[in-house]
Amino acid sequence: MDKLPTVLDVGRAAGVSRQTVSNVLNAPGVVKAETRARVEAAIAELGYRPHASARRLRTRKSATLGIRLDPMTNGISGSVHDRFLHALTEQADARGLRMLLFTATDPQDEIRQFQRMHEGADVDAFVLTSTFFDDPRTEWLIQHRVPFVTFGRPWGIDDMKDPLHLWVDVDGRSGLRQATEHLLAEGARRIVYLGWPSGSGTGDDRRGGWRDAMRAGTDLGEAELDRLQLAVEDGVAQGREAVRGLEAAGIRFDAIVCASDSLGLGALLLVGADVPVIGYDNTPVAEAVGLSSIEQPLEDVAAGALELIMGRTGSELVDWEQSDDSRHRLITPRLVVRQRRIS
Amino acid sequence: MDKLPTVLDVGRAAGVSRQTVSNVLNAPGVVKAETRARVEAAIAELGYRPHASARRLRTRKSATLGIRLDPMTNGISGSVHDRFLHALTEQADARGLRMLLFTATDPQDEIRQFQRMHEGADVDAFVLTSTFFDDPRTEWLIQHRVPFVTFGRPWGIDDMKDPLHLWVDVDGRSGLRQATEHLLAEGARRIVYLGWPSGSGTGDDRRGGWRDAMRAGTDLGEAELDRLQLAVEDGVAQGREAVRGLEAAGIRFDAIVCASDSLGLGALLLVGADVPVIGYDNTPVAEAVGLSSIEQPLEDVAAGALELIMGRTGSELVDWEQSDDSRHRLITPRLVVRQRRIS
DNA sequence: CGAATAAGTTTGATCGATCAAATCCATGAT
DNA sequence: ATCATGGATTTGATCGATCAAACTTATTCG
Repeated sequence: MDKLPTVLDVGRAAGVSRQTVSNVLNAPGVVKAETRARVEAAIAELGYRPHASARRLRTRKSATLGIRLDPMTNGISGSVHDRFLHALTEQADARGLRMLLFTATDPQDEIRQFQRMHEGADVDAFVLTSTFFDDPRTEWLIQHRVPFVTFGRPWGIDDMKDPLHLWVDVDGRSGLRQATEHLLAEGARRIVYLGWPSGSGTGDDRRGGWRDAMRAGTDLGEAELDRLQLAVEDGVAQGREAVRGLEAAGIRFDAIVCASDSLGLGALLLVGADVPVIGYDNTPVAEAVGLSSIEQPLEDVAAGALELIMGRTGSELVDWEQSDDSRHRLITPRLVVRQRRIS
Repeated sequence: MDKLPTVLDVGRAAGVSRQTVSNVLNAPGVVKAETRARVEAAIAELGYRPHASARRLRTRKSATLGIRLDPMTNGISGSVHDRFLHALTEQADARGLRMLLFTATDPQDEIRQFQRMHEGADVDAFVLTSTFFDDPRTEWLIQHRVPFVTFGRPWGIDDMKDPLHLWVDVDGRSGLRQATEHLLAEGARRIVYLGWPSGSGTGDDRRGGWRDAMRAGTDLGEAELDRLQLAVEDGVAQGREAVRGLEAAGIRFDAIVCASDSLGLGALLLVGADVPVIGYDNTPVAEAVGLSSIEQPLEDVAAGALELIMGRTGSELVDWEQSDDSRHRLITPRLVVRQRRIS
C-alpha cells in the first residue's frame, strides 16, 4: 500500500461505511459493540490514523493551544516560564492536546498572530503569560471571542472579576507571608523586603505579604517598615547594591525576604552566613547555591489553566460564556527551606 | 458578514476566480501585475486569511516542525534545551514556520508520536535533541523517510556520515581546548578535567579537547593526565565531592575545567578563589555566580538546523535525499571569562 | 395488525484550499 | 488568413474527515 489508509479504506476492510468508522472514533456510543470491535480491528490492522488537518477543516477545532515563547533573555527567572511550559505541555499531552509555539515582537504583533492562528483554525485557544496592566491582548481576545486563559491576574481594577477573563495565578502574598512568618518564628525581627518598584501588580502583591506578616508579628511601626523595604529593578547586581546601600545607611536587619531569586542571590553574596535570605521562584540557581526560596507549584497552575478552559477532563473547549464554574484559580505557593551553600 | 472570507469571497470582490486568488498567494509570478494588485486590495479589504488546515489537507504540508519537550531534566543544565527552543522558535517564526511541542515518556513512545503527527500532516519534520548511541528514533525516522534534523551528532561509528541523517552540533572538543589553553596561557599547568564517565559521546568529545590542549601545552605524561581526570555523574554535589576526593588524595592542581556548569559550580564551592574554574553551557547560574564558562551559540545551532532541513531561506522542505549540500554543521563555541563572585 | 419509535447504519453535501487540465486571448510565424 | 505559441485565467476534481439527513431494520404499543 502506497497511500495512507483513510476512513474509507478502514470501512471497506471492516465492511461498513466511512461514517461508521468516524463514529467509532468520535462517538463510540452510537455504534453497536460488535461492529465497533470489527472496525477497531481493521483500524489496528491497517494502522489507520486520522488525518488531523482534514478533521480540523471539517470540525473547525484543532485540539491545539497556542502559547507565546517570550524573548526572555535575562536568564535566571526565565526558568519560571520554561517550567510552566513544561508542565503545561505534559498535561495538555495527557488530554490529547498539543501546544503550538510562536513568538512576537510586541503586543500588537502578538495580536496579529492571534488572529492568524485562530482564523486559520490552527489553535482553539491561547494561553497567555506575563499579563500586565490594561493588557491590550486580553481586550482583543475578549472582543473577538477567542477563548484564552492567562497565567497571571488581570491587575486592572475592574478586569479582576471580568467573567470573560479566565485566569490562574499564584498567591504571591501568601508566599511572602509564609517566608516572613518562618523567619519570625526563627527569631528574626527586623526583616528586610527586597523587591521591585511599585506599579507591577505581582510585586505589590508580594510586598503586601511581607507587610501583613510584619504587622501581625512585630511591633514595628509603618515608618520603620518603610525603611526596611527596598525597591530596585530585578537582577543579581541590583540586589547586592541595594543591600550594600542599606548597610551603608546603618540600618540594622537580621533577615531578608525577596521578590525573586535574582535579588536573593545578590543579597546572599553580600551578607554573612548568619543573615537568612529567602528568594522567590525556587529556580535552579537557588537550589544550586542553597538559597531558601518560594516554590510556585507550576504543575497546579498548568492543571488549573487547562481545567478552566477545557473542563475538568475534556479536550474540547468548555462553553465558558455559559458555565457557572468559578473562572479563576489562585494557587498557594510553598516555602522551601535550604541549608546555605555559599558565603 | 458572519463567516470568515474565503478565496471565493475574495475572488468575487476582485472580480476573479478563486484560483487566481490562490495564485496571488502562492505563485505571484503567474498573475498579471494589475490583477494581482486588485486581488491584494480585496484581501486587505476583507481581512482575508488563508485557512491553514484546508491548505494543509490539500498540500500535505504543514509548515510546522515538531519538537519534543524533555521531561524537565535536573534544573541547571536544562536551560540549554530551553534556550535552544527559544532560538529555534524565533528563527522558525521568521521563516513562517511554527513549532509544535509534544512530550513522550520514552523513545518508543516518542516514535509513536512521530507517527501520529507525521501521518496526520501535523508536522513536516522533526527536530530532535539529546541523541544518543544507536538512537532508535533516528533509525525509525530514516526508515520511514520522515525528514528530521538533530541537535547532536549521531555518535554511532557508522551513522556519523550517514547522508540521510542531518545534524548540527557544537564542537565541544574545541570548547574545552579553548578553556584549557586559556588557563595555560594564564600560567596554570596542572589543570584538572572534571567530567562524566566514558561512554557518552558528548562527554568523551569534551574530555578530548582538554587532553589535546594538555598534551600540546604541557609536558605531563599520559599517566599523569589520567590522574587529573575526574569522571562523575552530573550535579553540583557530585562535582564538589569529586574535587574533595582529589584534594584528599593529595593530588595538586591549579585550575579546573568542567563538562558542565553544575560540576563547575560544585568545584567552585570548594576550591579557593585562587583556583580558576571554567564550566560549560554558560547557564544563568554561571553568570550569576561569576563562573567562567563555555557558551554554546544556540542561535547558530538553530539557524543551522533550519538551514539543513528547509534550505537557506525557504519554508519548504528541501529535497534532502537529492541535495548535494553538506548535511551537517559543526559550530564552534566561545569561552566567556568572568570575574568570580563567590568563595 | 399497522403505525410510531428507536437503534444502527448509510448517503449526500460540505469544510477551504490547491492541483491539473481546460479555456480564452492576443501575438507572431507561415 | 490560418495556425501554432505561450501567457493569463478559469473550471472540475480532490485532499480526508464530519455533519445532517435519509434510510433500514427491529421493537413497542394502541
